[in-house]
Amino acid sequence: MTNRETTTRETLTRNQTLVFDALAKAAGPLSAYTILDKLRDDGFRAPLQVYRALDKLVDFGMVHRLESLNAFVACAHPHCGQHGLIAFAICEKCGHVSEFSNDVIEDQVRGWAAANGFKPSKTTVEIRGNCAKCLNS
Amino acid sequence: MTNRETTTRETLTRNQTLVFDALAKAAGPLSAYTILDKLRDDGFRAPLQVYRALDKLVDFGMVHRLESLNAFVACAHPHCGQHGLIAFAICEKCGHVSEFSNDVIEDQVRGWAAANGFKPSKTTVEIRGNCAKCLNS
DNA sequence: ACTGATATGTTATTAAGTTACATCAGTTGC
DNA sequence: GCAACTGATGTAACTTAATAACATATCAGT
Repeated sequence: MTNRETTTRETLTRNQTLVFDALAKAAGPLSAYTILDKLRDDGFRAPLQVYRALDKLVDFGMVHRLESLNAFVACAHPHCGQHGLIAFAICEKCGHVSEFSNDVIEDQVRGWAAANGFKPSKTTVEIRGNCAKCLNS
Repeated sequence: MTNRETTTRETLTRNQTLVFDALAKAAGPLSAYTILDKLRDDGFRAPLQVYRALDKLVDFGMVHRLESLNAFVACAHPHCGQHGLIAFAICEKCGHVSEFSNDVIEDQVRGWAAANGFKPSKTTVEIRGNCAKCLNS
């Protein structure tokens, strides 16, 4: 239903590693340009270096793209294998992103698709709002 | 759960009408810049004219923004009053967008939010894939 | 060493969205 | 009528996001 791993991941290239590490150690999602800035010292000069690495990482399922933010996060799941549809809850105050998967939503999407002859390739579910921590402060 | 109408709509301004009509008569979603081009003859010169109108129209619930496309569509529902969460199925071949609402998904989102102390303000559900028509051709 | 596939580097360009500032039109209060 | 306020508009400049085009490098397999 959601994105499948189309490429076999063996080893990350240098650039992919740098981009992934930048995302992994960040508190929240980063835009491609923010990543670029963080990696200037590692020799990154142009957006394309970041976008190319991101494309692969998303393909591998190690990174998710947040459509409503034009930004990217490292996948929260340690070994990031197969999971179904993933939903994101994005705090508009602190920027924190919670990732969860939900089979019921996935079934509903599949159901609508089946009923309408639609063949889904990727499903985006993003909830914008305020997280518990920010609401209590 | 999803976006609420925060502004009371009475009459559309000239620019809002122009932008809405452009969207309403389009077959699929349009980007802000595409709208701008269509409205050059009506005196539009700058992106901001489009964005300002779009902001209001989205506020009124007459237009939806497709996050995964950076584009906008006129709402499919005639009187576009209250509906709950709206999902979009977007054909990547022909660009056609189907809009549907789904209470089960809305409940799931609400449920997760309640369990996690998250207060949602807007929920995005976008399914990318291929529509029935395109699959049979 | 030669070939093909993948990864990289670099420049320039297109697309998307915002900031800042000036103006204009309608309304409300006096 | 006129000041004061509010919302809509126009315009230029700018930032941010993403891609196109082209050159080069790296490496596996033969």
